Amino acid sequence: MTALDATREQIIAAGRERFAHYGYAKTTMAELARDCDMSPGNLYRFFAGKLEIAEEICLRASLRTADELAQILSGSERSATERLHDFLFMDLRATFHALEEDEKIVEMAQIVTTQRPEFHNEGLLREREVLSKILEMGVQAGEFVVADPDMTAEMIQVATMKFSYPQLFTRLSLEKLERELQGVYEIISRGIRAL
Amino acid sequence: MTALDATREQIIAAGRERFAHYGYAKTTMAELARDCDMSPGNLYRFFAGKLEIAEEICLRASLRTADELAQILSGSERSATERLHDFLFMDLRATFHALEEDEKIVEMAQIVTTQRPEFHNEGLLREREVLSKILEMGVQAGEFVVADPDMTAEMIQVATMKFSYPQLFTRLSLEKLERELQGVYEIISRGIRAL
DNA sequence: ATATTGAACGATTGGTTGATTGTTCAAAGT
DNA sequence: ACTTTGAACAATCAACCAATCGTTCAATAT
Repeated sequence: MTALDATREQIIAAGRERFAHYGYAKTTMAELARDCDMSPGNLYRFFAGKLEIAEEICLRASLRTADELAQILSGSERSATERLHDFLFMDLRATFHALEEDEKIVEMAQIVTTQRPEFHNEGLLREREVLSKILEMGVQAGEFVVADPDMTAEMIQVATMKFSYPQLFTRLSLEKLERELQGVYEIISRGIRAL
Repeated sequence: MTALDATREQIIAAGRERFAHYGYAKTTMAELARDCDMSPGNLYRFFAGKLEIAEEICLRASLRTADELAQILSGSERSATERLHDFLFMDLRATFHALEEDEKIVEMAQIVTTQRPEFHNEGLLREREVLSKILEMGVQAGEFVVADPDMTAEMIQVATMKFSYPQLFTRLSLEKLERELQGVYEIISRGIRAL
């Protein structure tokens, strides 16, 4: 079993490298197989297909950023308002830098989300759970007035949608985006603040 | 001069019909010329090209919705908060219905905005001027606390971006969209309300 | 038995050719 | 002179074919 997992890891590593370097479309299963010293057919013992390899890579990236965002919850010295600010800006910077360092990653993400629409929703849900908890913290601390934290978290995601879709902010600099996010954050922040 | 304008109107009318019916790509300049009882070459005395015809059609539609939105400003019995609500929902319904009744219109709009990116920005600017005035009304009436209405209007447009790009809400029903917009509106509304 | 291969198959892509279309402009019409 | 035309030109599109690629599976190796 653990040997099987190790091979999966090897395939994922090869996929990450090639997808990032040459793009999803340009890398062939034969190349991935050669990287792993096996035949193309054998890859299918470890993954259902090419898309599933990309999906696994994207899933791990999504889990990693969700983990990073979840760290915002730890500690007790910072206010929920600060945490909300951190959450929104960390999210923007994460997607922006992913876009900047490897444009090929965006291609892969785009293919996965078009072929498996539920994938992106699951990622949003993972982030929303953190956001919900931030809101709940704020309610408990008397900072926020939010009747339904889960729903409000969803609304905040809708309102900050521009900063989550790389397709929407190509051409815009990080500075401009951060200025816009700051403006939106201030409205949201006041909008849920306890009086 | 007025004869020239009349011919322009005729071409625009023909363009509207064909673009809506068969789509921008599928209608040829030769067809538009035939509709107007002239030769293809003669169209170029009235418009610089095919794209400019579509641009003029889109511009007029944009001006019309801006006018409709501007009507929200008239009268004096309604609060600025209500006007803001109307503004956001009128905008959503306008774009949603345009999408629903003629999917070909979206194709045309998409081509115009990709070929002339500044076009869409100008449309946003026109709407933002109305939004700014609503905010100013609210400030004067003591309903809103907004330091820079123009900037806040821009931020509100960013926060409600999801409801302006048809590409983003295909698959979503008007009911679902209105529920989301209501949630975002409530946050924004509280976010700019005077205490 | 289980793991792996690599040839075979259908789907997709890349590239090329011919036709169509947007645009121009010299000639004809008014 | 000012309009209008329609043939000519270049750019784009559609249809086709060959090649490539993702995937499967009977055969082979371990």
